[in-house]
Amino acid sequence: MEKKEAPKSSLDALVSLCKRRGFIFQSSEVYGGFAGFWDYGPLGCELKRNIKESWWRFTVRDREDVEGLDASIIMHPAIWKASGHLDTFSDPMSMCKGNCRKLMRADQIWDVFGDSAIKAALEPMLGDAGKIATWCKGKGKAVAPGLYTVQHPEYLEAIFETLKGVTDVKALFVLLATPPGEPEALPCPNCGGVMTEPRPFNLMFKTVVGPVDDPSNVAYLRPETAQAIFAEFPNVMVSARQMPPFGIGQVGKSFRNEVTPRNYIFRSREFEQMELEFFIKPDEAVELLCGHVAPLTPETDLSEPQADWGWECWHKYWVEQRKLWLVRNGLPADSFVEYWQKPDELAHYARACVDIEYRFPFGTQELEGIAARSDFDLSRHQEHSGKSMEVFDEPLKLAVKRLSDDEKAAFRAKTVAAWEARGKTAEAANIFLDRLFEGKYIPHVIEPSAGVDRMALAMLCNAYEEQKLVDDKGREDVRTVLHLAPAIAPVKVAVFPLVKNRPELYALARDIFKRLQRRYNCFWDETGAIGRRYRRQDEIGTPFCVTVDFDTLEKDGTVTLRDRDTMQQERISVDDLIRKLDDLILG
RNA sequence: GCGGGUGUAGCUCAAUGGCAGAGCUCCAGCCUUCCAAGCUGGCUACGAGGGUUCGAUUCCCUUCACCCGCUCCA
Repeated sequence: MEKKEAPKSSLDALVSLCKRRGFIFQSSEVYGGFAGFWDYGPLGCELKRNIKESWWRFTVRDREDVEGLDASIIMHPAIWKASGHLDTFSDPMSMCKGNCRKLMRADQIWDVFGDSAIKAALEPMLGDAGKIATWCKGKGKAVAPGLYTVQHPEYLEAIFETLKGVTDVKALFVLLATPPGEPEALPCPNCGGVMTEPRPFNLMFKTVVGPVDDPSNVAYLRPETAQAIFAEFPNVMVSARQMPPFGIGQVGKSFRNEVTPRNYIFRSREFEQMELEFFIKPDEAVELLCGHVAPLTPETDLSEPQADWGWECWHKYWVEQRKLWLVRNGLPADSFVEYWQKPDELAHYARACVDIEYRFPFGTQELEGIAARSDFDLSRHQEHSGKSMEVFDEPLKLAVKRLSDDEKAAFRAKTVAAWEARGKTAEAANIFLDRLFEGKYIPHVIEPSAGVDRMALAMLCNAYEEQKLVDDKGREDVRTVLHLAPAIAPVKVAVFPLVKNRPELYALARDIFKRLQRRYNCFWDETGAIGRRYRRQDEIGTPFCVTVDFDTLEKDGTVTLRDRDTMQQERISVDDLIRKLDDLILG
């Protein structure tokens, strides 16, 4: 049997298979489709469900330090104010229609212009039409490639006289940027191109809560599941009797009004996330409790969480856990890359962020991210809601009590210095320390956040193979196989009667099917030749096919179990089959 | 949002200003003792709207969707 050396799927072949076999359909197809939305068919919804269940078991249920949550999709709009999602995108925005496509707040265009290379170039030339014309035909091509007079220097003649009289750099810029006959427009300060009319721009979907369609009733569909976890942090911690380090996991839909949904289900407007917010003690608390914070080195044993771990160990731990999950679910370690964001790429609140990127056919793209977000989110919610997000840690208070005044002063001095080195104020550090010495702190958070849909896509891409086979008679044939991990495969086992026109054989196969069906998602197929039935299952990734034949009926009751990947068969009793499947599916 | 391309059956693709065709799939039947066998029969399509025309799947316009490139991705 040839092994999978064949080039990875072109996405087209996979898209076609997914539609033909009922994995994924375009939303609202009978009405011409609806960009950015997808429907999962009979097999697709099983696949997605399996991915989510595997994540949930691994992240929540198999652990004692993670709790689950299923929060509402529409929440108090103040949540998005606190998180910063609302401010960033609620202002009118203009986009450059020229080369650079920059998107910026309409009221800030002139501010940006004030610092721009274009302004610096134009200002000294004010009133000198000849110089300006020369610039447009020369250096301007590099500085302002989108400027109308740079692209159409012949127009300079028509405005040559006007140019002489312009004494204001903004007016000059507008004149050079405006095509003849067009109304004067604000040009792009970055490239000189024409900007779109300012439009309200919000990547959150808006809706109205209550029957009255009034701006005061506006609410938003959540653009991420994380904020609900932060908002419910105190409730979950208290009701579940947890203390940091512990996490809250959630799987659910999120919505983003993406500018360009593309690459099949990779970026859609409605999508599903699997997010864990893992709350940890600040490093300072760990140090007070343990006397030190474990350093993260290549030798650090990350298999079991330890009390002396600081955020670095915890962050790395979750990176490793996530990779372990990916590999267990069928994505080989060499199919994805781990990208550690550089310090200048990090959001201001993040201390570290790792993207796990999968090699999709359309490029290497983010599959999930594991961010160390400090106490940013909980602090913001404490600030905006007025409700405490602090944890009271009695052992910490006792540990502080045991310190002498000198030791406390030394700890304070060391901490203040460390905070100042990170660009924070001594005042902030002292406020934090005052609370910490009382045993109180806002937890920090490690956030592994994965997209269900892109996970499904990665697993499908990885699983897809077109195998060239040659049969006994030398005939060539192509076998399409999805090598999905058994735990992820939509159908676990298919049951066939070898022939359907022998009533006893048929009835026995039905019995076996019914028995298996109580445990797994099974498939019954009695039509067509047996080989065709195997191939149908190969194409949807069913790991096992069970055929009931005359030996089952007349000899020992064993069935044949056929393996999807090797196409090999073995005879096995139904009880052994169940044991084997339990083992493969439950891990 | 811009530029280029594409929309015909479940899938992959033809042809055509005048009855829209194939292969595969699917369904029914016959046959069938393990890898897409064979035979017979069957279902199913011109993305949507408007215009030109005696007549439009074909030409034109608009729109929707998809693909490629730019852009965006808090």
